[in-house]
Amino acid sequence: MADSPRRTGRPRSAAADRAILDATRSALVDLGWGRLTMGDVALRAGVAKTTLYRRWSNKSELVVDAVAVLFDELELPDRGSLRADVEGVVLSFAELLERPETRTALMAVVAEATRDEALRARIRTAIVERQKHLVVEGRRRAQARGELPPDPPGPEGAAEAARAVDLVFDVIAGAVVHRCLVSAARVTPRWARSLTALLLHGLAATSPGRGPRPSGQTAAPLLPPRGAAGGTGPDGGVQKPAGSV
Amino acid sequence: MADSPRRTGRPRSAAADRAILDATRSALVDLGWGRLTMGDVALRAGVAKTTLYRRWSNKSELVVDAVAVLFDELELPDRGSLRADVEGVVLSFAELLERPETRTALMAVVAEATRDEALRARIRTAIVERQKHLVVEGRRRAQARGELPPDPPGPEGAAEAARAVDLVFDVIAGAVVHRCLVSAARVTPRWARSLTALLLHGLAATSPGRGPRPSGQTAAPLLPPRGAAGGTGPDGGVQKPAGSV
DNA sequence: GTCTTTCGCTACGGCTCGTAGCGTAACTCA
DNA sequence: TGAGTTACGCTACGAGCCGTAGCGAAAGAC
Repeated sequence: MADSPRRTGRPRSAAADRAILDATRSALVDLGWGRLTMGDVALRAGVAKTTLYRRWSNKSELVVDAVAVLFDELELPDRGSLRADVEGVVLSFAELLERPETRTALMAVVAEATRDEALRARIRTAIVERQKHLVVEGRRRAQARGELPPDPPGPEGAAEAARAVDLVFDVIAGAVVHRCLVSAARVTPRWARSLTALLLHGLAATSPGRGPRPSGQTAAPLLPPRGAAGGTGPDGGVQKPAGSV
Repeated sequence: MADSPRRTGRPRSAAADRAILDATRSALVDLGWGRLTMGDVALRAGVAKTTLYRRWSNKSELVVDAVAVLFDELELPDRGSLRADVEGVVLSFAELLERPETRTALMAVVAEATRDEALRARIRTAIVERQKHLVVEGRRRAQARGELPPDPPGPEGAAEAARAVDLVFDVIAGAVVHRCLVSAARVTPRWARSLTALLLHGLAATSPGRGPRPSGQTAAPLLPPRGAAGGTGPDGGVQKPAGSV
């Protein structure tokens, strides 16, 4: 883990590292998390069990490292529009989650992490933060194209932009993960289109039937007055102040 | 599980059932999924280990049953507007996920289910489908208020509506779950407001700083073109018609 | 060549799983 | 009331995995 420069003695076998990580992914596919044993991984990797424990102190950490690299294949080529970029990344993320080792491992590790702060931190840095650049990049491009408003100036503007990135990341990744792993349904191109439409245009776009449009009132002004947190919503509705919850 | 009416012999103790499920939730909080053992649950419940195995054949099924009821407390009181309804359900779902037994159990069970079709089905019926009525209800109300367009007529319209419900459910639940359990961040009222704004108005609303609005183009009219489903939208934006859902 | 570290191998105590067998408790039906 | 049936608590067991220790050998650094 720590790349402490070992000066003397027999160096650790890089081949063993690779073999172990490969074996871990393979065992994950065949056995799932619950039935995956360290002994079996060692056997598959052609390595002694003790060698595993010399590198990773437990199953969780081994699996995090084995899986994290899988997410690195996610990319965000410029597809020309925000819409296309979102749709593309949704589809490639879903494709990644279709693969047995990814879905099994991701959920298992996240589950284990609910009780393990160190593991949670490892996931955050090894996977979440590492992939967040996709949102940053897509957002930057959209702003350059004029599809999204520029960030407000000043430090508070930057903080707000960071929050927006976090939000969008959670929404997109969360929707795909939930669809794949909880609802246990496939991410089809049609679904990706729907999700993208929802993200771009809001809920009103999700049932876009050619049905007649009521009147203008649903098309509330796009931007809620942010300043007034507890103010009366601009929705034209009867609701209590949104901040009351 | 099956309520096969047992006619004769000593009946199963309902008190034991309750004690076991309570003990399961309690053990989940203290130990997490990985360290939870059947023996420990039996001990906490004041019950013999064999009694557990007479009712549930393995840990996963026990935990699903122990946790499913927790989600039933989710409700959707009419808060007067779509905005308030969404925000309310996001916050109460998040509150539910803050509780250790819920978060631990949900993820663990979902993780286990990635390798177990039967368990996946159990989760779908015991949790997902059971809670989807929240979306159906909120949507129906919003349509009645004129905040969302009505469903298109005919069977195809119904299918489209069902897809919309599934999508919204995955997006909302997914975002909250991802935020809580993967990103390991708290769901604050502010975050709930931002998510709601995104859902209602689309991405352009996520960085709504009071900064100057460029021109009209980002604040595209909320509602996609009336009549023409596939027509070129008057959105003034760059995107293709939203009606392709 | 010597020193240091890793390697594969074997063995071990400790823990959990899931099952079996026993005698007893609780309830139904005649 | 008594016989039959089922659930109960308890104990014990084989099997499997975990994580560690100790060994001699291999592989580089100096």
